[in-house]
Amino acid sequence: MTNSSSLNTLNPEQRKAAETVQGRVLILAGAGCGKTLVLTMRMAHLVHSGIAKPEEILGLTFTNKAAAEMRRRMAKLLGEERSKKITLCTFHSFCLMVLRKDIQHLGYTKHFSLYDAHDIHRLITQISRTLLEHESVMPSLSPTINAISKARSQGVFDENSPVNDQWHDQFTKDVHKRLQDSLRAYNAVDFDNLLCLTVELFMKKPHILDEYQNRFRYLMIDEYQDTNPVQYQLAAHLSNKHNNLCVVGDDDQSIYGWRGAEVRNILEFDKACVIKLQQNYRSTNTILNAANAVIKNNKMRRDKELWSAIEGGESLEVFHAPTEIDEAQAVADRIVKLKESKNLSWKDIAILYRSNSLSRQIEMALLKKTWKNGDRWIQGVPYQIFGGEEYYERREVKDIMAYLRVILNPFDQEALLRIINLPRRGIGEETLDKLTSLNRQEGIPLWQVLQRQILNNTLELTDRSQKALEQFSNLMSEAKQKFENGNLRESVKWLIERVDFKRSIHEEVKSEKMRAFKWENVEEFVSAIGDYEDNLHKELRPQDISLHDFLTTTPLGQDKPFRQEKNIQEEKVTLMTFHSAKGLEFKACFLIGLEDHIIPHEKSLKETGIEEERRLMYVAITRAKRYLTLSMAKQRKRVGKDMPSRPSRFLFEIPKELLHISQWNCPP
DNA sequence: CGTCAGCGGGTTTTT
DNA sequence: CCCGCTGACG
Repeated sequence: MTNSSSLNTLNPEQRKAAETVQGRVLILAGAGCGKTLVLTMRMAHLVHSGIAKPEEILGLTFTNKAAAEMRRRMAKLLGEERSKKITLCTFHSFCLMVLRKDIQHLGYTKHFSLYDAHDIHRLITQISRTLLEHESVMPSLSPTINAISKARSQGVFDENSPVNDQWHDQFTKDVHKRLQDSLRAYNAVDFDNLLCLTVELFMKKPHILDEYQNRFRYLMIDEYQDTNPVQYQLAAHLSNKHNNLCVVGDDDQSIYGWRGAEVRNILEFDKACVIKLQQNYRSTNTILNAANAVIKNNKMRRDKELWSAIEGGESLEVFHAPTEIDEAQAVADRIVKLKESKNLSWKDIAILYRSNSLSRQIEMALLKKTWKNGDRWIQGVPYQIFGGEEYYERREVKDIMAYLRVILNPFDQEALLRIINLPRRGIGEETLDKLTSLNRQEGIPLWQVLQRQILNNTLELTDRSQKALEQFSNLMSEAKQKFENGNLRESVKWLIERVDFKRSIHEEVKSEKMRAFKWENVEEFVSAIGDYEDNLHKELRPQDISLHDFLTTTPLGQDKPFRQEKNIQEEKVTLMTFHSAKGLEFKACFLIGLEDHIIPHEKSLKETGIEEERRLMYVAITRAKRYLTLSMAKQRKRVGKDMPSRPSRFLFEIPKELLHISQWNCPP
């Protein structure tokens, strides 16, 4: 055992948390208190002491990043070999693993498609259109989409669900019902159902649950404050036998209520033992005092107070600019000054904001900023924005994946509709309408309607349309053959050529530059799927399984065939939302746009309430290690119009003596 | 069947 | 202001 892996390096609370391994344990870990350290040490301790074998430990996280970080640290503590045997993954990939093995008990086949939020959105739009066929106007769908996504995270997965009586209106209920029916008919599973179906499987097939219960005698869950009711059920099922469940989290950092997380899960965790970690190793006391002062205004929380051995620290810098443009400029100025005077590098600095739209002005200011490096003048502060579109979500990538989805699972109607006329091959709206009406009325899968139509032209289509359908069908069977016999990389290459994918990009995108970019993405896709294939053990993975693996793991992002690592190692200033900053830390943070209606966000106030907004503010403050600057503007463009803005009410909760209020345009 | 203008709507987002 | 979708036209 090396020095750093010894329990002696932990503080008494941390040590207790790592050593208490039996029964139900709740670890309340404040921001920056060494939560991940404790979790990994606890696992290492389980193994070292011989209490558990690595393969008997299951660690569930919310993000791939967290899982990867734990994995990395586990390898250090236990060595590659043993750490690999611990199951460390996200809830979603865990469920994917379970379903991949046993989904046939639920009426799906192993070739099921995985739908992401985009697919679901499209599907809901379609369903609503059908449902409202005779209405003259379509209502806005966002309330429906929101309500449905929330309900599903509560575990409403069929009509018999216990929580099925909380729908606001009949329409939403109907849409939801059809959504579930469609998914089933398409042999498709989405992110929410991944979890729901696993619970369903465990309830219907106790012997399968038994298998997992016997295998995973020790269960640990990270960021427990973010669990939704379905995840709660999952945890309950899995830990039911041995009852060794350790959950780690911080009620003060629960900021995902709007997508179904229940703070109550952590507040009411029924436990044998509670351990609080309150010593923070990240920030100065000044910063922590500000954070403590803000969060203590929340009623719904467990009492906690962070403290740090890092004494003193500089006051929080506050300034109030006339407009959002001035604010952005002032931030750029201060960033350069701060970097100079404190000898920081760009990557030590982050600019955080409540909503993405606030990044625009900042970007412009950073681009414009000129600064001096030694005796040279340099234009522009290097920066990096997080939260853009994921690679696999880009249209062209999803289009190719849609082809693969249909090849593997022709019932995947969502994907089929996506590609049936892409690139344009003369299967237009009218033809499609006729096909889908049969599909809707008789409930016959679109794929079958298509095949029948080709055989005996029941719909009496024109020759031209009929030809187009035939050609499409031939194309798909040719492709199927190819994929069954050839290797993945070659088959995909062939497919792109054969369907003339270049043309579809040409049709969809106007600018030459954008086209080049999209085509690059396509080429990257080919190489990514090739790499993926090379890394598989072919003997163990027949062709159709590896294609399925690829299509399901890619949206879940765990095996990162192409996702560029979201690392902050580059020499750039980081720009991101408060939400995506959770879990990260920076020497210097700039929180911008601290105005009422932005934080607390007025819409959010109505939906999730002020306490969640306050927690968000708390998360933002606790990202800073040494220097924290708070800013706002007196006037800000809102939906194109200049509007007056007031400082956030949360600012007034920070004791004055911690603040240094400065002139907006004259940095210290 | 395909294109383009005009209209409505705009918090956070990982999996 | 900026985006995406709808629906009217060529």
